Amino acid sequence: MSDGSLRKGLQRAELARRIGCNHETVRYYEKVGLLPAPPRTTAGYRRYDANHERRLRFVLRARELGFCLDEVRTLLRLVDESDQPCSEARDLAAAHLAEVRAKIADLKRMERVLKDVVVRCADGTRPECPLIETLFGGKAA
Amino acid sequence: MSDGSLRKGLQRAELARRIGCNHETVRYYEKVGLLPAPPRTTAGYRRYDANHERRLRFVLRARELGFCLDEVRTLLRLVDESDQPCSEARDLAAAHLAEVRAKIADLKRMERVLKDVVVRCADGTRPECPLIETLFGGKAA
DNA sequence: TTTGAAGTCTGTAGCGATTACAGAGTCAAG
DNA sequence: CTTGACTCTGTAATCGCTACAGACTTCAAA
Repeated sequence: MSDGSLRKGLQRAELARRIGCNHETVRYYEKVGLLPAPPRTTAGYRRYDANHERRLRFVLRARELGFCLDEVRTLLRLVDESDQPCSEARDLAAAHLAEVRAKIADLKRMERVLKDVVVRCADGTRPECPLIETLFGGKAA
Repeated sequence: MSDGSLRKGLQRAELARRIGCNHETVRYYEKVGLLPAPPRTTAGYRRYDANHERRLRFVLRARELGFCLDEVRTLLRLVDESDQPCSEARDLAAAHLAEVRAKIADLKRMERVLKDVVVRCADGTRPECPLIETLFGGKAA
């Protein structure tokens, strides 16, 4: 540590540990434009400040809610550039909510069928297999 | 069409159309060992029979239930090689069912939060944005 | 002082499950 | 004979990371 004004910055792994994500992910987010490029020490090491940390947390929380990186980019743009972000943000969230619900519906269909075949397979000692027959023959939906 | 014994076979796109999947997917499944390599005409064109069709349907139904390709491979192996497939098949289905339920739980968490923020965003004309504030600050879970 | 561990840097390749494309060959109808 | 629709192969793109390789830096202990 030798660069005066950057003395207090966080290193990449340090930042990642604090926030609980992979340190490669931090670099990746910078590469794809989700995090601003941080200043570097004379040796070329990145030094992060509280603002980077805040932004990274934002991205990770958005990911936890299932937003894709492009949607996260849009949200960050709204934060940075719009003084009335809520309208667009709300639309984005509503659209995403619809997708999430569609996925849930898909998975519930799968769950229903799977639960049914597992029950019908019972202890697995039957000569024919309900799962395999379902996949070959039947109404899988 | 000139090869005697293969006269009645289906071409790739034909097979794909009948079953309702992309014709590239058929080739891909062959490459990764989910479909047996079909015989070829003298010009090197693939000719599929009813058995290929049956197998492809099996794979696609399994995919609809969310099984990954490796699980599908296992199921096909059970079909081909085991005379008591049901026990293993049942275990596979049960494990997959658990995964599906875990995904549903994940998505429901997302849904809950998203529904909440969309409601709180109301008509999107508020000065501060509940979604953005949630992502920056709050308990996103 | 040396040396070793643990960090950092870059660029690149891998995952899974497709999908798409380029460039060449084949085939049947008009 | 040409046109259009098919086929073939191999390879690259997608998404969101994750994991290397090979070189450099930093820091603390021996």
